[in-house]
Amino acid sequence: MIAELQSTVLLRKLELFGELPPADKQLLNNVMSRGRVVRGHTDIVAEGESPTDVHLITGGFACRYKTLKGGTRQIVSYLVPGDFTDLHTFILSKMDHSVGTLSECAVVDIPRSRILELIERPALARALWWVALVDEATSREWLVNIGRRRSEARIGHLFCELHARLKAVGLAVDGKIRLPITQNELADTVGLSVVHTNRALQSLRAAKLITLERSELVILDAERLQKFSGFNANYLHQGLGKQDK
Amino acid sequence: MIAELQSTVLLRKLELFGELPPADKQLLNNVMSRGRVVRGHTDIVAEGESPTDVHLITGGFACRYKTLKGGTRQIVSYLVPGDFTDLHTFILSKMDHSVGTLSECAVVDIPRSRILELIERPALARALWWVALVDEATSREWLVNIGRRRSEARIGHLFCELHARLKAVGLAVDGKIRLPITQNELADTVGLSVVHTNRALQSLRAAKLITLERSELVILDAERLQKFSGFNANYLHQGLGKQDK
DNA sequence: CGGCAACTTGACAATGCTCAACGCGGGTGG
DNA sequence: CCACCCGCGTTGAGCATTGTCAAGTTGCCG
Repeated sequence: MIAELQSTVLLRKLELFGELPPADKQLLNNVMSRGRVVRGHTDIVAEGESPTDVHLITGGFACRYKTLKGGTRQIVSYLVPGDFTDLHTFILSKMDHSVGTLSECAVVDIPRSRILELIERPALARALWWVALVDEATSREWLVNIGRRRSEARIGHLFCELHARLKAVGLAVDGKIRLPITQNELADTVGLSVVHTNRALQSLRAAKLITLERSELVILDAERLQKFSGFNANYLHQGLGKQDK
Repeated sequence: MIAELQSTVLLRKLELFGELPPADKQLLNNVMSRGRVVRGHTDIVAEGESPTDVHLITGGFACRYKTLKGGTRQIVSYLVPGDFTDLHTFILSKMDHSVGTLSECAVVDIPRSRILELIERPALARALWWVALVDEATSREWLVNIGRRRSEARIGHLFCELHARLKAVGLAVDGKIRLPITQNELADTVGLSVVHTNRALQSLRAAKLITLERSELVILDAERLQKFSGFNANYLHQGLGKQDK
């Protein structure tokens, strides 16, 4: 059910930034313990905790979220294979948000000490820094998305982003990705109600921009969807500095 | 017009995280060149550029923003005295957003090389890392704010945050801060139209929660405003690990 | 005094929310 | 094997929030 990509997916992601010396790749491999499987809709780290391990997602979908009184919640980022949940834990002792799974996930727990070993390698340190900065850039783009785009474009934009990110780690084939997410969760992501989310989705389907059934999202016309949603992949800073430099 | 706090304000901010060794403070001072003044509503760095210097705001208000086709824009963060504009420039060559002043600002330009000197000091490196993480946490909180709060609470929340941040660097006295921002800019911050922003402001005034005139914001009842807006300062991770640990 | 930018106001339209009900399908227990 | 239940998706109707347009008003500055 859950892909066993393990360290491959992380390596693949880090090398989006730049190639790593063989010794670093080796180290990366050593650091990866055996993974475990976490059921869907389960917290990996909860707000207020002070996690001791860093968690790496190697399969499935997870998210960062905050719950407000009244029970409403807002998902503030998605974690896909290759993403870390807790890199800030070195500096900020207490989590100011929760991390939970959306689908069933494969998770690797890495003790802080091992991360410190990684950071001692300059190339790895830079790569991990890059990861953190891309996360930040993504969250800025989400702000634009939620603040300034209407419902259909908002959802379309999210789909474009997820496709780009999954493609980067080899998890997308011709516009098709696994998206094991309920409409409720989607609504909490884009800041809309479930009902409205449902209608916006139908509108995207009617426009023949996407297909979404049984957790499989197909982007039927990438170029048109990107234009429609105002999507521009710059903020993901992928691509070896080519389009970036 | 613009306060001449210079390095004081940065030091003050960094020591929110933890005290610095005297040698580090000294180094911090050396790194600060003479500042310059930037007019209001002017870009400091534009999207697409690859800045060579890092810019530190020492007076006034600036912001990060993105413009979408159609001319609408979204402000994604505020920069107040003590904030850096460009720390990511070491890793991400091209800016994926612009940084511009809101009011007249005092800005200190710091060459990359000098920042590298700072980062070699462990205590400073950690403090700067903390700064980056708090920025990220803030942007997550903004996501919650824009995604899940109604207009009045949204604006109220922003006001609470700005007050907390300015107070931390000594720029707030009993609930009063300078807020040299037009309603248009405020609207672009909270993701609302100007007209609606105006009405929400009036509603906050009518509820005797705030006062805002001539760029002076007074929070009349901090506790009530915080409750009303769902504000909880945790995400700012201020306070020497005291309330944080 | 004139001009311009920021702020206000009113009226109306569009977007999005809530409530409530129903269908479908997979999983469970009888 | 069937009946039921429950989560998820879907629909309709009415209401609330927010946006747009257009026209003042205010206050500062030249």
